[in-house]
Amino acid sequence: MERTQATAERILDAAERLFATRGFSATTIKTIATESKQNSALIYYYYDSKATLYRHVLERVVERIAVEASSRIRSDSAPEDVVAAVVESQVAVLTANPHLPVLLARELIDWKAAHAEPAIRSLSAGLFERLRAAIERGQQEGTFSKAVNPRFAAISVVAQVGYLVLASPIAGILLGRGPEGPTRDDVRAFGRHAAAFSLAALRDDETTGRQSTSSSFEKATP
Amino acid sequence: MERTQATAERILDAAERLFATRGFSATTIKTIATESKQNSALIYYYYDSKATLYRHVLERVVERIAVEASSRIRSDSAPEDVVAAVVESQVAVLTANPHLPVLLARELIDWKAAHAEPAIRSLSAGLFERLRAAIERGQQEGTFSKAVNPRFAAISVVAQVGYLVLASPIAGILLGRGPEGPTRDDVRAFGRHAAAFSLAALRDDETTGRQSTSSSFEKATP
DNA sequence: GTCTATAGGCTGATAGAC
DNA sequence: GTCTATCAGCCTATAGAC
Repeated sequence: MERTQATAERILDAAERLFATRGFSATTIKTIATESKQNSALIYYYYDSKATLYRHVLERVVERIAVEASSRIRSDSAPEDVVAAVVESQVAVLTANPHLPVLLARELIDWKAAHAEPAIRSLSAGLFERLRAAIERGQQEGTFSKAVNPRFAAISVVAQVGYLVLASPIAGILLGRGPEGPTRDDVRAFGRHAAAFSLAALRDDETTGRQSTSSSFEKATP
Repeated sequence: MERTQATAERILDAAERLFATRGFSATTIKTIATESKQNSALIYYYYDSKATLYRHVLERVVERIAVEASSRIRSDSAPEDVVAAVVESQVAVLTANPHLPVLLARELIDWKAAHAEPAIRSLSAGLFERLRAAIERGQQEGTFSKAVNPRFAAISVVAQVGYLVLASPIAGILLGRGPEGPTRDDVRAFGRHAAAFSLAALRDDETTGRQSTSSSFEKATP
């Protein structure tokens, strides 16, 4: 039982690595067998089909995220701290497992998150709604500007680190690292920036009206 | 000649659509033939191989972006207007062709932008550098806060709309639209938000020091 | 639980008639 | 330029020995 558990997981590990780097269609059962040092027919003993195996890989990944992420945010903290904690947890989760963002990105693109949708919905209900609620609370308390749409603002907050890892070849080039993408330290440094950037955008300046500042842009799009 | 040009482009159109929706490996030559209403052997008359066809698809897409995007930004405008114009052009280009972002995302993930890298570098040198330069100019002129890293800030600016379309199933769920992603109007509305959000973050507040505001976050990560 | 062997189908690509 | 016919190879999945 110990042995077979280990075999099943060795298959899962190899499959995760390969699905992430090559994608579902380009990954073959034989390659997974070779990489995991198991017989290719054995994969069908543990998993019904290639699609089933993929689903198991994805479930394990999503579970990993959910556990990691939701434990980090305390909703009763000050709104500013919630925003910072969300960004910080993004950085922590995404740097902890390098091919996690790629796997998720592929799932989004290949299947429109069909396999992960319930998980994403629950993550959304948990993490994202807490972030949105914190922003709304900040607006009521007067620390955050009321000019921003809380839902949009929450997306802007998570988008920054999200984009850096999703579009990592682009981000790498923009940062002068080349198409291999940003280093882990880059991601961490950018995470600190993103938290500060978001808070600066959210903060209420009593001096100037928020709307009038982007006047020329709004003129351009009537 | 007119006729053959049209045939070649009909193939290219179908290939673009299919590579975007299914990915490179999952798209077969026969499917492209069926969708473009051409004989499958004819594809090899116009293109050496499946890989060559893909390269042509990508080249056409990237060229479309480059032309569209670079014409919109005037570097001599006020820094605030450059930031707004960059976001606006992102929205315009990405909404004009719906499967363009998916195709680019796949290229990023599948090949680490290997086919498009020169094009991305030139876009980077053009668009992104102009954005970064504008932010630096704003800092010198005193309208933008000097506390932010201009390169990071430029990424934060383009990341918002970029994430919305790259992770559109997630964004759709977060906006309550479901995994089909945000509507075109959502993207436009979010674009206006993203410009305002970015400018609010960049703007210099003489009243408060930018660094001290995210104090609790910096305490958490020494 | 692990292996060998192989079925059955689909794929990218080519040869050659018209 | 467009078509039919076809090949050689690889793919997922299964049957069945051990």
